[in-house]
Amino acid sequence: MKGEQTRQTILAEAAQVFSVKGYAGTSMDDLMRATQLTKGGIYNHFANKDALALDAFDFSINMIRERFTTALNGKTTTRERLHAVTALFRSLRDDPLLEGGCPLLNTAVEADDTHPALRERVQAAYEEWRIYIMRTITRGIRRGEVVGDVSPEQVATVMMSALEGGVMLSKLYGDNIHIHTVSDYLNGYIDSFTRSASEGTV
Amino acid sequence: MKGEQTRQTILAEAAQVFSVKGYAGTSMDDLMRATQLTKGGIYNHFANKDALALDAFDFSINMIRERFTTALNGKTTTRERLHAVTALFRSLRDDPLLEGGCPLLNTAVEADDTHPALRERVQAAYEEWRIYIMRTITRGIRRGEVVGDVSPEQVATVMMSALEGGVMLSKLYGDNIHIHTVSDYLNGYIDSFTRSASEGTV
Amino acid sequence: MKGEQTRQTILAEAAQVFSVKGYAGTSMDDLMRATQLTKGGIYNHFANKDALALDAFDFSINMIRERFTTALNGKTTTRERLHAVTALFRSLRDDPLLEGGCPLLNTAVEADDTHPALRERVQAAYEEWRIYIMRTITRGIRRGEVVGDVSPEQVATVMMSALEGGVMLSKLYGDNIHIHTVSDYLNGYIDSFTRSASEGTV
Amino acid sequence: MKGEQTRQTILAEAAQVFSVKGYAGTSMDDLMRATQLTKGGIYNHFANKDALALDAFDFSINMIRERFTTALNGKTTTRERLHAVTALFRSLRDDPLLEGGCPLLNTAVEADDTHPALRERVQAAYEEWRIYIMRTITRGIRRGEVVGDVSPEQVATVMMSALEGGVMLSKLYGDNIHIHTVSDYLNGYIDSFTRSASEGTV
DNA sequence: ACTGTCGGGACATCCCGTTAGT
DNA sequence: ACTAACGGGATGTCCCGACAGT
Repeated sequence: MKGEQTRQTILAEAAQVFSVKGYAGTSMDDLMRATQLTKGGIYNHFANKDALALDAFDFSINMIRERFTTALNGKTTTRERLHAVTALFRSLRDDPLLEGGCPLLNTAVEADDTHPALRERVQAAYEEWRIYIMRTITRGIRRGEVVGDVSPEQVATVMMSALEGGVMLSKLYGDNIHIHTVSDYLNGYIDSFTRSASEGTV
Repeated sequence: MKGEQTRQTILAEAAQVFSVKGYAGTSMDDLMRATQLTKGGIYNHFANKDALALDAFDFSINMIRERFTTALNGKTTTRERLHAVTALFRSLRDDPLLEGGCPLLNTAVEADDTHPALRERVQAAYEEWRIYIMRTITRGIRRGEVVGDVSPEQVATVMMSALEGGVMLSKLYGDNIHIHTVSDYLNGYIDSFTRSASEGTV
Repeated sequence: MKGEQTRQTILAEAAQVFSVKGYAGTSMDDLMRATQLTKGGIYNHFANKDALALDAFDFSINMIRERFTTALNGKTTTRERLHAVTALFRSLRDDPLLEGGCPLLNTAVEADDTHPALRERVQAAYEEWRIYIMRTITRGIRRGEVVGDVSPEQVATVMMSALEGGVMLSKLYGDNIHIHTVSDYLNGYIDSFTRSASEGTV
Repeated sequence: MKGEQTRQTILAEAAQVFSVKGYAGTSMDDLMRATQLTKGGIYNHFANKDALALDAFDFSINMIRERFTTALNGKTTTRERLHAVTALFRSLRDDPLLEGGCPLLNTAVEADDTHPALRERVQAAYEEWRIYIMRTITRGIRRGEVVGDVSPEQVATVMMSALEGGVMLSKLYGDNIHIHTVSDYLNGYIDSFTRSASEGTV
């Protein structure tokens, strides 16, 4: 059982280092330093650097997913749930899980041309968010919480694009105002096509 | 004179390679292959990989700036100019200058934590776009082309965030639909607070 | 434990190579050949060529110091001890520990302008010899074994200068006659101000 | 004629750089910087780095020889001439021609095992000094200026050894006291077997 | 399960010398 | 006579992974 604990420690530390230095920019030496282990200790749990990178990516995504799940607790209306998405990205900068920024964005940018396996995982992770947003809206339409002619695909794409872009700008400038601005704007956008809880259903 | 030509070739090729593989992921060997030169030939023009990276970044930005300047030709109204911005990002994916995607986004993500000099240049480049958008709106307000209560800062941040995010998604999925969706959405957003050319001024 | 053994082998071989080719003239490839190790094997024990150079210098000095300590065994009078010094330098050419000559002289000449850390160590090593000679004479004066007006500083400087110069000439000419001539001359010089053992004390 | 002037400039600068950094430690780039020429400019006058090294060594020796010849002007007695030798080495540190120390010593130490052509030239240069000292003494004996049983070989070896050793110590410690001490001592030694000018001949 | 040790290849950079051009 | 540009090899260092030992 000692092994599984070590494995988790390695993943947690590696996720941090990868998020800051990128996959190509991180050496096994960096990971040795971060984990306080020697190379053998790491290679005992992961076949090679690449396998570790994949698992560390999953570890990062799970961290974010957990926070989101917690935040979603008790949120039932369409508006609340979509607001939870913008709040998630906002919180990811106000109280970061990973020092290096959003692992989705980072990995997407680095791996899209160079690392097919990683790229696949990033796509899957994005798909998960997109589907969540689209389903929420479809469900909102069904429940009459969405007004007007709204395309789930469009909302999902616009929200994810703006949020990731906002995260990037805030990271780059070292100023959270950008993600706040984007988040506020999107909340207004969301409100424009959803009923508030108090309005009730038709 | 021969030298300057070689230098430009190196920059053009290096810009492509860097855009695809990233700075850390690109080796001098990659650059030798791309430029058809040997180490001596490259190092004769650039002190080291880092200096080359900085100049190649500038080269990339200049390419984009040129396309934008051309696209802007004859555009006078606020709406036209802002549409030109969304059209620029759309065209950057429909007809890419760099195989690896937007150099601003790529470099921002890779360099923010690891390469201060590069980070500074990315910030300056983003600032240039942000200021252009903000000035366009301020000028639009002055000229009565902008209706309602619009914050130049907010518009700039929302546009840039959404566009960069859309570029990233389209790159990741290998499908330009995302940047098109974002671009279309933003055009609607722009139209919501600008007068069309036919409406004339108040 | 295996590691320490390897480390000592590297030092012993490196000391030889450095003594022959100098620090700047020795490549890591030379050291690989001499140690029968690969780069990884060497760099596991030394951070870089410089650190290895410093440790190899210490290794060389220790070899000489050991021989001197052995030669000094049982030597009690001032004259005997000073003769042991000249005999040491003589033996260093008749039966060399290092193929490339005296590491003190070699390193002093190469490192004085170019390698502060190494220069410091050479100074410290020379200081050790100088102090030994000066203390021997001071003690000899106290014990009445030294006659006439003798300056410990002067004797030390003259002996060390002449001996190192003699070593250099013998090395250059490939003929030990020079260090022998110097050694013989210095022995006469030493005898001129010290009592022989048989003369007893005053 | 422009060429010859350039050639001399190169030699003068190269002599300085070599004296400080050694032959192995000096790169063509160092020499380009020192001479303010490009590689072609240097290679126009010297076939390769090695040929330049040889000529630069000769240049250095000639500088010293010139100073010695000047100093010798008017010196006729044995004692005066031998004192001129010690004074030469003393002046070489008090008012150095080469920043890096005595080129004879430096080159002897670096080149003895690694550069046969250079070693040969150093030997020849040393031989010149040794022969001068020996001839001076032989002549002194013939002229009755030398008293007692003196071996020209021994005096030459002792003087050269002590002087070179003294130069090295002073260079290493950055303190001219050592060469002064050696020089003073040797002057006393010289006086012990030569008549002063005022004593006249027998 | 983890450390210590090492092989061998890759990397950025430096280096010497050559050639075209002026 | 000298510069600019370049080839190609060497250099010090880093890096991934393997394996013996415990």
